[in-house]
Amino acid sequence: MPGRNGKGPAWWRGKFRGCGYRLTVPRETIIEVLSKAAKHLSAEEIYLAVHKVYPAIGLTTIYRTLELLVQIGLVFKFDFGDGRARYELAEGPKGIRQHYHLVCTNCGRVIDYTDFIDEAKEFLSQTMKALTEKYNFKIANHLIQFYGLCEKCQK
Amino acid sequence: MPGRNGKGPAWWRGKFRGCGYRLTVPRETIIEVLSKAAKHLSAEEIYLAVHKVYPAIGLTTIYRTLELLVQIGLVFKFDFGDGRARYELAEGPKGIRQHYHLVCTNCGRVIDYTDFIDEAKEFLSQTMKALTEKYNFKIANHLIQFYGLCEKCQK
DNA sequence: TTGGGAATGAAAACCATTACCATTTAGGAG
DNA sequence: CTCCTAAATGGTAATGGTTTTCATTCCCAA
Repeated sequence: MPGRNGKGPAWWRGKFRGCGYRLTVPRETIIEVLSKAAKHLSAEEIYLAVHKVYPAIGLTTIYRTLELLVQIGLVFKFDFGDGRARYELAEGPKGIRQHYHLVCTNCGRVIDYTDFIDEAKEFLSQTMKALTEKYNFKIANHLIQFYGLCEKCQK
Repeated sequence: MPGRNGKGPAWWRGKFRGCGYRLTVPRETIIEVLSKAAKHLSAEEIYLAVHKVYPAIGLTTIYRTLELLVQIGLVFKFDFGDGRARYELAEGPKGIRQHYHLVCTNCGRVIDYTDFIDEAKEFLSQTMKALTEKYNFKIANHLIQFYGLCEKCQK
């Protein structure tokens, strides 16, 4: 099961070489951090995590690498409206990660839900097919967010 | 048909008074601009539009008012990842506006689609009901975005 | 091993948004 | 209608996440 431990020939290396990008310690470490993170991290959180392993890292490199990873399609970039972007691996061991969120418009809390996805699948596949045809738009990913008040903020 | 012209007793005034907020020229003008805009505008675009009618307007007031309108639920705030937020009236003459987008990850173009919404309705109502129950989350609005490459950027 | 372009990191620049504060204004009380 | 007071405004300065600049370092193909 390649890519599960830190040493094996990671599944994403081919993507780098294929695009002509170099494999460097900062880049590997950033992907390592992202793959171990359960949730969407901010640039600063990634910086701090990488810094523990590779103290020479610069914040600039974090941003540059993330931009590159987003470009390649390895990473997904979110914006929940709190002024800082969040990043998450687009792919995981179980395939494409899903991005379904409940966003509290009062406190900013974000709940990732993974339920009710089967119901979404059919609707999504139909809609994507139709949109692709009508707008000639090549869909690579999608995002569904519900906004409202979380349990605490309803009081 | 109240609220269609600039003088009639606009449909949103009650919302202001009810919350204890004052009716001012800047606020009225900002809502006016938003209601005439077909699409999501950035703060600066709103500023420029208001400035034509009310040159004394300050950018600070634009931001403050938009924040208020978002709070009240009159306006919806988007973030497409280009570093500036976009704003759009949450309600329109035809009721709640829908927020379904195709976002090009290459050029940043945003396509609003209004097709295939009926198919979404059933799925959404079911999912919202289930999410509301499971997470005790009071859903007020939702957003569906598909990311990919637009027609031009596929070449 | 070596050459050269890609990648890096520190510091400065950038820019949308927010905070500060003195002034003006809406709108209810009298 | 006039006063009064808290709310609202707007110019300016500050904030803070992100990007640019540029000299230095590093990957890697030959």
